[in-house]
This record gives sequence, structure tokens and C-alpha cells, in this order.
Amino acid sequence: MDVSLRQLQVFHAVAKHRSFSRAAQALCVSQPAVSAQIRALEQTLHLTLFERTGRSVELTEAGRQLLPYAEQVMELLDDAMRAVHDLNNLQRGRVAVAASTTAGIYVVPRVLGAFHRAYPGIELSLDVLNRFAVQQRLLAGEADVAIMGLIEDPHDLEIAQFLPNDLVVIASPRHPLARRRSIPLAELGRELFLVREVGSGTRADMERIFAEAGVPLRIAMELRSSGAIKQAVAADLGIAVVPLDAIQLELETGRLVVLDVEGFPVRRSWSLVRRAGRPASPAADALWHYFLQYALQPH
Amino acid sequence: MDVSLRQLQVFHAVAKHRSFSRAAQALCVSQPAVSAQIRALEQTLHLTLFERTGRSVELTEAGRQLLPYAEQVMELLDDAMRAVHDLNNLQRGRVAVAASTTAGIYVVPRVLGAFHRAYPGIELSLDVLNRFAVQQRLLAGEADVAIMGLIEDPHDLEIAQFLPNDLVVIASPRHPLARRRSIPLAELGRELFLVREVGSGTRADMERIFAEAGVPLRIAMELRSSGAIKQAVAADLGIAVVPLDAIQLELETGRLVVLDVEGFPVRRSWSLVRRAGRPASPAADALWHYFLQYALQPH
DNA sequence: ATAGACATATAGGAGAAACCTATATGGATG
DNA sequence: CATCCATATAGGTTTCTCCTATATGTCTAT
Repeated sequence: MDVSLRQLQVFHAVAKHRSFSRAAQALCVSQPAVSAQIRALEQTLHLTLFERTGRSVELTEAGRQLLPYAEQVMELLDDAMRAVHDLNNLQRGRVAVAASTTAGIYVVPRVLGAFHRAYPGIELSLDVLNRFAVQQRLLAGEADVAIMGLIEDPHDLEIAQFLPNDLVVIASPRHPLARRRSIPLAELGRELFLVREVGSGTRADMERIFAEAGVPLRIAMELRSSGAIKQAVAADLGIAVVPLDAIQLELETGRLVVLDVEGFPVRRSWSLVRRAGRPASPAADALWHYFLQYALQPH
Repeated sequence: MDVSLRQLQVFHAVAKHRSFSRAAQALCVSQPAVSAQIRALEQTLHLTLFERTGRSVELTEAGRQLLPYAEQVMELLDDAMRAVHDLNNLQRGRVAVAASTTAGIYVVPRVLGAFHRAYPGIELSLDVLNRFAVQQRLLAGEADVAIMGLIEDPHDLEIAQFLPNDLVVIASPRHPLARRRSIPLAELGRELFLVREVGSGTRADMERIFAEAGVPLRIAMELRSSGAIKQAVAADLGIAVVPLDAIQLELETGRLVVLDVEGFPVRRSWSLVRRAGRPASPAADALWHYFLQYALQPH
């Protein structure tokens, strides 16, 4: 036989109250239940833990030796239960978020900041990666929640629409098309484009749009970041299709303008993604729902 | 429902082996038993502790949070079991010994020293008190074992004969009776005696012996310690009846002599005493039997 | 000394828990 | 697509825990 938690608990109660009956009361059980637990414990340990003197009960030397262990075990369990409680009540926890480049730079930090203010006890990590890597992390369980544009293969993934993610055509304010209204998409076939590398969501979307419209896509240069593309467009090296979210600052300062092309802005959404059929931690689940809620509010 | 030790143990095993089946093997139970324990724990905590991915099992964040608590609890219980084992194996423990004056000063320290060398892990305390206080301590459970001469009321006490405790009549070497042989007890009626206070075992014995023999006891002085009596006898203030154990040193140095009185030495024994019907701690029981054994060997 | 009060121990039985074997289910792999 | 490996589920047995009722024992007061 083995020592049980119950036995330690009962032992502690009897030691504290110096009485089997009072311990039973305190534990809300009958007195024989207490006697039985103590007897079982004493048999297991081959030690007498209490001196039963008829009137009162005293710890033996062995009992005094054991008591601190019982106390520490129970204290430790209390701590553990408190930790569990905190996890369940979102007072503690950890969520790993992964986001594709544009989302991770221009969209997620704002929402994550708001979430952090709401649940300051939850540790957050944000990894900004390319689309492929994001999806991989998610499936490997290394990220709890992801935010990205296009999703390659929705298999095993739970996907929810998040904030709008409009694609616009940008040019420098000096560009000939900058003042035009309702530019037909076909006209862009004559323009030189600055594009992200293959593998980028924006690049994929863009190619699809031009292909569907039967408009040729003339690529001037391939660049590895939205930042580089914006610089190049501002320097009149060409025009580009970018997420609206990525150029707020440049629009405000007038360094770039959005061209009024027919069919643009292409209305898309950022997707909130997590593995389907997996139980999410309380914190990850809270973040998921917080993000969904956030998308419903005006910003 | 409540978290059980078993659940923590199983949880720990699964976390360690990253597999329900291997944990089951390690714990010598079936795999469903492990599944059931983990399920119960997860339900109790309202948390998912493991990611079951089909091939392998991984801890969730919540599981990682809980694991150190489970480990600490089990470590603590290990420590407790080791402490219990030590108590049972006399590698640790504590025994409170009480002894009446003469025993405590002249007899017990030697035996206690031998016991301590045999069981160096056991803490010992020795209280030297008058007979009455010794008995009181014993009955109050404040002493585990006592060594004394005469016992007032053997009720509730377990008594065993210990080392011999002979009473002798002593005088200074200059005393007229010092060279006499076979002195009739009656002759001592003419001598002046130095005696211990009422309440001392030696005093009680002495009075009984003289009363039974019908010899008057002339008391010169009442002194509170054997030491004082020895000094006084050596200074020719009278003669005395003392335990032989108390005067070894003075006999060797010739400062005192034993008178060859008829009926003396009165052969008595020290008594080893403990409360009857009480379970003794392993250490106290070991000391009891060690003392008994010691008395059987020649010293 | 004995009856009453108080405390623990014992007995017998009901409900819950833990475990077992057998089998289903579900990803991962060739 | 079939097979393999791992976990989940089902049904039944043993063990544990607790209950009520009652015995035993100690201390106190009459």
C-alpha cells in the first residue's frame, strides 16, 4: 500500500486540531473515517503517529517528523491549484502568434497591444515569417494562432475572417496616372511593376488578378519587402500592388498615392488561423476570440 | 473532484516518457489506466495537459506549467518516505531519558554513551530529577524511558530490572567501625547518620531497613545530594547509607570506606521504566532493549 | 466506586474509484 | 489504400473510502 494525499490531509488536520473528532468535523467527514485514514497511514509507515491518551491526542516523535512534509506537500498543491486557476482565468499563460510579413508588421502589433493591455498576465510572442513558414509553424504546434492573407491549404486549419486587407495600386504622386479616375485595368499592362518575391501572398494574388483579366504583368524588379517596394515606387521606378495597410504612413505624408484602377481596391480579409480539432489553451483561445471581436469593432 | 497523488504520478510519467503506453509500462499498469487518470486530471483542472498528435504526445503550455509542481510533490514525498525509513531503521530519532539523581549521575551516562556510539543518529536527552518528578514525566509522556531506584506506584508502568544498585554503609577511614568485620546492624543505632532528604529513594529504603530491624535511626543532618553526604562523611560528621555506584571514586582514593555491616550490602536493582501499553517510538524501543541487554553483560 | 460524558475503535455495508481485458478509432507510413 | 502504432472507449471486477451504529476506554463528578 502507498501513502495517499488524503491520508496526509487527514493527518495534518488531526495534528492541527489535536483530536480525531474535531479533525473529522473540519474535514466534513465522520470520525471513523478519520480513524481509518490514520490507521492506514500508520500501518503503511510502520509508525505510530499519535499518542491516544483518551482525553487528548498528541503527536509522537515520528508524527512530529512527518508533519512538516505533509504541510509542505499540501502547500505545494495549493500553489499548483492557484497556478491552474490563474491559467484558467487568463491571469497567466503564454500564446505564440505567427503572422505573415505585412500582417505581422502593420496589423497584428496594434491588436496584440490591445490584447496585452486587457490581459497583462499573458505572455505573448510574435513571429513574423513568410506565408509558408507561418503555416508550417501552426501545423507543428509551435504557434497557437496565425494571421495571414492567403492560405495555401486549409486542411486541418480553422480559419476566421479578421480585419479587411485591401489591395491597392500605388504610384508616386508624380506618376501620369496619379490624377486619372477610373483607370481601366488593361491600361496597367503598359506600366512597369515592382513586385514581391514569389511565395509572397500579395504576389500570388496580384498574378491571379492580372491573369484573370488577361492583362500582361510587366515586372521591373522583384523586391524582398514591402518597405523596399514603397521606396522604389516613391523613387518613380514603377508602380506596385500592395496591401493598403502597408502604406498608411506614406499616404498621409503624400509620398505615395493610390491609383483609382477599376476593380481596385481588391477587397480581401486577413485570416485568423489555428489548428482545427486541437484544444486551445485558455490564453490562446482568449486571444482568438479577442481578435475576432476586435475585427468587428470600427478602427 | 480532487487531484490525487496518483494522477500527479501518472501525469509525471507520461510527461517524462512522452507516451501513454510507455508511461503505463513504467508504472506497471495498463495503458487505459493511464488514459483514465490523465483524463480525470484534465477534467478536474479544466485544462488540456497533453497534445495527442497520434504519433507522439506533447505537453501543452498548461502541462508545462503543472509539471514542476508534480515533480516537487513527488520529490517531497520521497524525502518524507526516506525520513520515515530512517526513523524505522534507527538512523534518526529522539529519545528523552529521565533518571533519578544517583542513577542519572553515576549510572546512566555510561550506558547512554554506549547507546549513542551504537546509534549516533539518534538524539538523546537526559533529565536528572528526583524520583517523583521522574515518574511524573514518564506518565506525562515527556520522557520515553526512565531509570530509577524505588518505584512509588507501578500502575501503568512497565518495569524491568536494570543494573545492580547496592546500598552500602560508608564511613571515613578514621571511623572506629572502619576495621570491624561483621558489624551487627543493631550497633548502628548508636551512630549518627547523614541522610538524603525525605523523598529520596535511598532515604526511603534506609528507613525501611532500620524500621524492619527495629534499630533506631539517629540523624545528624539531612543533605540534599549524595555529593554533600560524601563530603560530610569524609569530614567525620557521621556515617551514611549510599548507593555503591555513587562512591566508586572515593573508595578508590581511600577517602571513604564501606563498613562491613550485617545485611549489607543491600542488594537492589536500578529499574528501567516506561509507560505500559503505549507504543514506543522505534528509537525509544531500541534504547529500552539496548539498556536491558547492557545490564546482562559484565561491566 | 460508579455513572455520565467524551473520545477513539470496530463492524458491516453502500457508493465511488482504479484497474483490467477486449475492442474501437484515428493519425502516420509504406 | 492497407497496415501499424498509439490512444480512447466499454464493461466488469477488485479495492478504497466513507457512512451509521455500536463498542471500548478514559476522565470527571457524584
